[in-house]
Amino acid sequence: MISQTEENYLKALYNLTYLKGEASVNEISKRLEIKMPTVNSMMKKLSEKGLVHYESYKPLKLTEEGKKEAALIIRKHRLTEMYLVEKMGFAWDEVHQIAEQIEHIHSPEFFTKMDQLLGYPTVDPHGSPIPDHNGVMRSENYVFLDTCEIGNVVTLMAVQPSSKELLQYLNSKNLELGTTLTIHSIEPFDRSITVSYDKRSAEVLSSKVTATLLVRPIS
Amino acid sequence: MISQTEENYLKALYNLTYLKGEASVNEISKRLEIKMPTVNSMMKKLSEKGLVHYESYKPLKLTEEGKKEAALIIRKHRLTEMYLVEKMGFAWDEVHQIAEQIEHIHSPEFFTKMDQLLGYPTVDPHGSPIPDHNGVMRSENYVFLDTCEIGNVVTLMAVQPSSKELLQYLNSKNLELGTTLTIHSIEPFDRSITVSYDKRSAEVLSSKVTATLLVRPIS
DNA sequence: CTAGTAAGTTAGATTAAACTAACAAAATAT
DNA sequence: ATATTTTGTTAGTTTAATCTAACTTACTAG
Repeated sequence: MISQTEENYLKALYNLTYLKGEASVNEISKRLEIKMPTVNSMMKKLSEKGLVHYESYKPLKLTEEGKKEAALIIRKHRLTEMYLVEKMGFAWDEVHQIAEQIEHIHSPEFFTKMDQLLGYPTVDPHGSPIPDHNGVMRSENYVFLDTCEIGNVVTLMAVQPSSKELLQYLNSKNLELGTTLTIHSIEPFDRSITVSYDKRSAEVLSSKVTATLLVRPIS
Repeated sequence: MISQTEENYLKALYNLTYLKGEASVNEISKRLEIKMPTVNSMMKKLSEKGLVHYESYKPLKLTEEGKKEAALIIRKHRLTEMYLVEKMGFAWDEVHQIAEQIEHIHSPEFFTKMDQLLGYPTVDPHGSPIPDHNGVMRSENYVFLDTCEIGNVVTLMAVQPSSKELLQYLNSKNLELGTTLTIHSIEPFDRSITVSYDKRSAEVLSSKVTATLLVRPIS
């Protein structure tokens, strides 16, 4: 049995690791606003339960089982958001807090019914994909940046696979998750692309980089 | 702030005291399947919070504030049951467990929306009244037995006001909450009535008694 | 009316989830 | 390359909610 508290840690870890495959105690601590020692001991506990790979002073990772559990919680969250918007008439920005609570309800039937009434949606009201009932995220709507075309406007959603070096590179360019990019040109020779975002009007990204950036097309 | 656990105790106490105005530690212990010492200390805690009247070795009562809080939880429970049946297509017997969980959601908007979508219902799918947003139970559907007519079939729902003597009397007659009565005759002189229930075919109840018995008419 | 049973209480232990203080390791910056 | 800062860990405390064991009060049946 996974407690509500444990579920929140798994979800935080899932979201933090979605980008780079691993996360730190400190990141979880900040995200959940819980002090580091508490996070530390919870990670050991989740490791005992086989949900997290924990080794002293090393980055945290979810096990396959942990990933599945986390994805199923996120599934419940996103289905709920979708239901609140589509069936109850809430605005997209009112639903998060409610879904944070309903995601912990234990009732397969309840969520199956929601899914059914919604016609088996694959994305939530914010465009995020909804994992299926096995915890598999069908991210059909995310594409690698190197498959986009001139004029496309896209939002950076994830980096996969990632490396420390790549993330440092992205940091140095002020490119972070959620940044919206406009594609201005694509160089046929090496497939490098020129994009603008925030206050930057002409950054060039090599194909080595664009092949790792998962984006959601806006137009 | 009232915790989920405290809410469960309040609700149990509300339901137990609905009949006779007070309840015992033992009754709550049995209903919640929690040992008596735990119940005892929780009652002291709720007393500190001004929600329960607690005195050693005396029966427990809810304060006015405690009653209101409890009624608001029951409101959330019953609205949820109604919503699950009416809007999501669940059967009346599948909704209790889900509502037990959703009743603890903190979101006035969520329940207001449900209420609105349901058209401001006053009873749940099992016929129990839904308290209003101030925690007031409009028990329009419960009537005192002395206002019923010959031929009516009714279910005993509550006793108000009650006394130890009255409850002992009811016990001696095997009359308990949930018992279904058929009214056979009413004596015009003293307004005593003759009823049948279970295996008893002609019990006479005085007007002093019938004026305290709240029943729900079935026919 | 008293003996026995049922109900209520007190005291102390346990577990989960949080905290602070203090120390250790790793990363960073001069 | 070393000093400083950031991150991670350990140890021990706290609070909420549960338990068992032991004792006390109240109720009940002869």
